[in-house]
Amino acid sequence: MALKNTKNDFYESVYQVVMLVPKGRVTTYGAIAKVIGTGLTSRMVGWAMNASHNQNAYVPAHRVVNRNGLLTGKHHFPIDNPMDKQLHEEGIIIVEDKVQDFKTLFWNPMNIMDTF
DNA sequence: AGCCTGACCTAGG
DNA sequence: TCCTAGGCCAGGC
Repeated sequence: MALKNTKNDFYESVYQVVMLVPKGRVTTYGAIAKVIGTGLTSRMVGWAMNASHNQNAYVPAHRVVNRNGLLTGKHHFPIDNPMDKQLHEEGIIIVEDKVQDFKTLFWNPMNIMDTF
């Protein structure tokens, strides 16, 4: 395992942000990407999520949706623990793979900076 | 080694 | 207001 790896750093940053997402809240790929890097790497965030399954740390990838609040990554979740089900467990209403009241439930990663 | 795709987003017409 | 195009990085073929 290479210690000096840019992608590893990027992935780690993504996990850090995602893990900070409060329960019952959701965030977007673009927001995460913007906090971490240029903001144009939103695609890589999803890729990092794909790799997050291999991580030992618990990464609430189900709290990450696209900018429309649509559960685009639902198909990538295990059948035992579907994305919508996990969100529903946290009190989030999902209708047709869409997060209801997404605007209110949206958690901006920039709040981390505000907290510091 | 080069081309295509992907859990996305923004901008321009 | 809807549709098209471009950009970013990494992985698979």
